[in-house]
Amino acid sequence: MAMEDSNSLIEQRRAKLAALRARGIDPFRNKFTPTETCAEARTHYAEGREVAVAGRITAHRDMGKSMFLDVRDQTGRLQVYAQKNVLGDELFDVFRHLDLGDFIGAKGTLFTTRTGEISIKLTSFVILAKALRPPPEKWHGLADTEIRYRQRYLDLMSNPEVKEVFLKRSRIITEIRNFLAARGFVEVETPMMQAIPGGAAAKPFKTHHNALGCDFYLRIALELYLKRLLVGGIDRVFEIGRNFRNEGLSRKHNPEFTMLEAYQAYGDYETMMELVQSMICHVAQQVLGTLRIEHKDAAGNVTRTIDLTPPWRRIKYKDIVRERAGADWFEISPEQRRERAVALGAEIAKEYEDFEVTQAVFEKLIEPTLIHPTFVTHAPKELIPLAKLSPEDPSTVEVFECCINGQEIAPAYTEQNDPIEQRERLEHQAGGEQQKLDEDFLIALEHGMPPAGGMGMGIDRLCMMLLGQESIRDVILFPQLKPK
RNA sequence: GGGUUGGUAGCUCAGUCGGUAGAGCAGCGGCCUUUUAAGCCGUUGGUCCGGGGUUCGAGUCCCCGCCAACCCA
Repeated sequence: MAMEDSNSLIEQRRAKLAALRARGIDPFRNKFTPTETCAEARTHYAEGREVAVAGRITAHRDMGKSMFLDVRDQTGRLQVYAQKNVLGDELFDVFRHLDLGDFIGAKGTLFTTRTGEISIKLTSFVILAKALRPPPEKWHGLADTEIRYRQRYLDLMSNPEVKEVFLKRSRIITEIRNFLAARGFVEVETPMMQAIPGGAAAKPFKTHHNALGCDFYLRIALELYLKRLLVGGIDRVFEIGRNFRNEGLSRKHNPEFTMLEAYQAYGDYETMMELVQSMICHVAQQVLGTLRIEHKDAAGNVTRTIDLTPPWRRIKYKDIVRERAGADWFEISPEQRRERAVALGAEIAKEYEDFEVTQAVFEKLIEPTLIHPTFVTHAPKELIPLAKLSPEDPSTVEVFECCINGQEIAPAYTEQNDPIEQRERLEHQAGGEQQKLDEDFLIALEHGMPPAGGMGMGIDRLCMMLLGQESIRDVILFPQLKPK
């Protein structure tokens, strides 16, 4: 923001800053070491115990010759009580002119007020950082969605429930790592800049490398590099990282989003089913302490309850389609399927192939209804070119889509490891535009990749499900917005 | 890309039929040494998102644009 962006409040604070300096006070101290956090001071309460805490001033109640301040750090709030006869006239005057948003370090002794609140009786304080701009309003918090997203720090400082979401997101990812590490998975990092973006059907972002004199694409999936590592002998491997897809933005889509992919040699899609179920239950139990997830509306009424208690429902793709679209769905003619899909309310584009008509029915009419965890297995082979055919029904592949909260959360396959088969499937990949083949990936397969199960999981959507957020922007700290 | 809603003080929001721009919080000044959305008294603060148009007169009506949220594609 430009320097000339100013108003009377900012000017007043700048004047206060100058006044502090004129009194020989440094309003931006290099260091102050608290003895503990606000929460710790509260937990380890003992009347008269000396403590030093640091944090941001979030409220003040001026009583004349004494004054209450709320100081907040990451762990919570602690009330500070200052008295004129303790600090002396001059320091008390400085204290009285502190602003909401300023950081201070406060030393004093713990006591409990008449109303029962644990507080610090101040003996001394230092200003650690002067805030030159006013914080958002204290009671309503920050409501303007645009400011909340563009200046997330304001959202975090004034809306505690928003901060809670992001602290929990961090713990979710930590628990995913703990779970996978306990099972012997190795975490790796693979290229985000790729000459040929593969592993999914999505439009990539393009960038240019000056020294190499060539274009690269930002990755759209992790898959093909992780499989190279299976070839290389890392039998249990995973990566948590950002994917980039140059497509529309919505409540469910951000151009960059976080993906977990994990591969296990000598496993298959059923191995991954157990992995996904156990992992999500582990995370929910560790972070939320429950397997029953409640989503609430703005008024606090429960709008949806998701029950993660295992075992999760398993159903074949064809069976769930038959449930919704008619038992004879796969017996009628493609033209009839098309007509019925439209009658059921699915949007069917002219150029759709037959399997895409069925997929549209699945995506529009079935997936949104899958609130409790459901493994939809054995999708038609045309949909997924990187999976192995099912021996019992070779028109389908050994895959599942794990749907929770009406969204795809985690797809998984028995991974294709036949290089000749793989080449053919990629060459005939569904979706129209022929993407360039990643020849190096196919060469890697020709060196031999062990049979393996693989899974991907949209971390943002997982967080939405677990944390009861209806928009992906509310689980991404800095969602993509158009520059102003 | 299409539709709907919104953009007014630092923040949260009112603003009637087109007729001098409002409140609460925050700020500033005063009173108050256990308050906690502290209280009481006084008070400052506006490019009404931007640009055109209609009109004697536009925050308000019309057109174009920008940004955001939601819905649809």
